[in-house]
Amino acid sequence: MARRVRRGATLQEIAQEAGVSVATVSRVARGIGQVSDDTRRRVLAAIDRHDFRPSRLGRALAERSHGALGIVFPGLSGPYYSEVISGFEEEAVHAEMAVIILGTHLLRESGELVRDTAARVDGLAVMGGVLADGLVERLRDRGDPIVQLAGRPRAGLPTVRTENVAVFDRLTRHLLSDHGYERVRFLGDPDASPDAAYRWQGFAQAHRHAGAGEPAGPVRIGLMQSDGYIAVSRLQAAGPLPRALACANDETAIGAVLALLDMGLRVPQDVAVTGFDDIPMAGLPASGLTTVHQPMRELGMETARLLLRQIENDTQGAVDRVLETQLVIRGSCGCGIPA
Amino acid sequence: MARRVRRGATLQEIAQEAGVSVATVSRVARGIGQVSDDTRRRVLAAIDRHDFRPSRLGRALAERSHGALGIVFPGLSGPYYSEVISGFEEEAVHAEMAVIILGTHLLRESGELVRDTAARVDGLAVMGGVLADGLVERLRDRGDPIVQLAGRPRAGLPTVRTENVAVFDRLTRHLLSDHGYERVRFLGDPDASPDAAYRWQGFAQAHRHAGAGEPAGPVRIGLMQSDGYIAVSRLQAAGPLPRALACANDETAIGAVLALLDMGLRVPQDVAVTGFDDIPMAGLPASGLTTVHQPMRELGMETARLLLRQIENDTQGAVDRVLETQLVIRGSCGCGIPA
DNA sequence: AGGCTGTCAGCAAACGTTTTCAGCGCGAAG
DNA sequence: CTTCGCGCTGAAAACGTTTGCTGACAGCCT
Repeated sequence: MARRVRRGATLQEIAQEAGVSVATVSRVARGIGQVSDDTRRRVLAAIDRHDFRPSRLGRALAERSHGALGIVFPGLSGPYYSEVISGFEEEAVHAEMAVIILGTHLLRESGELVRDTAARVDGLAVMGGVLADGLVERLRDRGDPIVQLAGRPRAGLPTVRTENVAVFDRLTRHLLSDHGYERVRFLGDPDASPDAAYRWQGFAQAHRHAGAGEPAGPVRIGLMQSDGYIAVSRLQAAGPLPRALACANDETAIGAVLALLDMGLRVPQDVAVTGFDDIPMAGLPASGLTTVHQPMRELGMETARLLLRQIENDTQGAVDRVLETQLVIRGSCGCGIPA
Repeated sequence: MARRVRRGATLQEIAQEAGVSVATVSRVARGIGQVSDDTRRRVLAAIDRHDFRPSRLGRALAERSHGALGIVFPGLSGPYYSEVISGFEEEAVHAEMAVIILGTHLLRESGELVRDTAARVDGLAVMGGVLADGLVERLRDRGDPIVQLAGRPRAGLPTVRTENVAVFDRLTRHLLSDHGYERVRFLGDPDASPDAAYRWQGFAQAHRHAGAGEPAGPVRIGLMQSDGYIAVSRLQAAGPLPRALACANDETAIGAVLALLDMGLRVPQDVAVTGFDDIPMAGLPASGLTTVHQPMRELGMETARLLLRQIENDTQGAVDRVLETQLVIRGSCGCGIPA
């Protein structure tokens, strides 16, 4: 069992020392209610003589509130999570709430961890597709405020996400129609996350719209830079490379670019590559990564806002907030290269 | 003010329903103490009829323990933080403790945030160099268990870190002496973190030992991939490139490699590049990144263990635990290339 | 039968706050 | 001189647990 927490001064002690009641000290400490100047001075003196801070434990119990928001992610590596969390945090501290981050690391035992986290926060944001079906519903039915982030909208579950299908359709058609590439391949796993699924959906849809027939199946890989690198190596070993690679995110795209350069190939002359997210690195490579800009920070902020609102006034209708994304054409798709 | 937390069943209600006292329910719920089988069955029935879970708020107050550990980082992007945190978390859940992560984002107002976090955990791990001087001391003097992670050891502050100076010395001498490179440049900011400072120190020390005179000053950049890319672009614009680049971490090294490839240069034939950390991506590029392996996960785990021990039995002598690192020679330094 | 031991369960005190309610003193209004 | 209202303060009841102590009761040994 854990050792007792820091034993600082208590309301009692300060009260005794200042010759007032605990109620008065509480009022002074929080700067609310009516207290005469004279008393306030005495109490204040006692307070900072002991460097007194009200115990969060006591306060939390009395207020029946943890003063914290939770956010559940599959992991936390990479610019995407980092940005989303940062936005979420910003809104949280703005509301004087702490943030508890839970990276499930895709573990099997994550159920218990999530339950545990839910028990220490006033509301929970959950990334779509990371939790076993039913778990989220069970928490919501228990009365816990919950918001889904970047997930497939479900009945009675407020959701915040970004537009994926249409923009990936446009991106793919740019490759197919504008550039006339014939063999375009999708790098990413539609089963790994709702976002990836939507992107794959847009990819397939574009093929049909462009009259390009059924696309080749997705190359199922993770979302790290190394996954992109490895995918390209394998693809090359297996036969002639596609003319273009539409990657599920920027990191894998950059990994792919690196692999291609390593093979002595040129991007986009030999193989075109596109990404998704528009991370800081995307603008840098000589070719400039063609990608989709999505408001990651805003995504986090809006999620936090929705959650806070839900905590505040219980009732919350079904919400499905879809943030806009934007196609960013740079050079890696082939634009700017004399045909 | 936050809405009241989920209103689940309470010990009282369960007790009443099962016809026993709250003490008995508490005992059954936690599986401790002596309870007859008959009573236990009745209580258990009532418990899961209501899906009862003891309130963390009440429990925390009674036990005077938050059941949580805190960890303070400058940010949380990148494989390094991700791995360290993951190790830290593993030890924490093993001890049935939750983890609260605070990314200061290098903000000015972080002082208040840290104080706030310290007030909701039983112990705090702080990354070296991210907090204003004095703040850590103030917290420790207040009685909060604290462990420093990857920092410059200080009196009375248990510290866990990895070996940097000697290994960076060896790495640099490999470049200087074994390969005979004359102009080697350090990419990283010694003032940004203790680790970077130690690496720079090893870099400078190697120059003296190798009789190579004073090294050129560090190219002060951040730790992201894009920083490495940009640094190389600038360096090239400013004049002839160095023969080798010793980067403060793998991400900047890979950014540098990408920039060099983009310019049509070859690694290591034209410019050699080395990194630090040995992230998954390091082994992939054709040249194979020469780097230093450091046990990031173990670093996090050991930090958590030390913190837990400090929470358990108050007294804790000065500890300065230094984990071993290992030079990893791959191709990007020039090895394996016929001279 | 009387004492002893051991099992089981409840009472009540803590834990450190917030917040409601009532009371007190005092000046102003009637 | 009452009465009212107002500003200030304190007592005490929550909030939901854990845990030390006490007592009832049963079985067993002398």
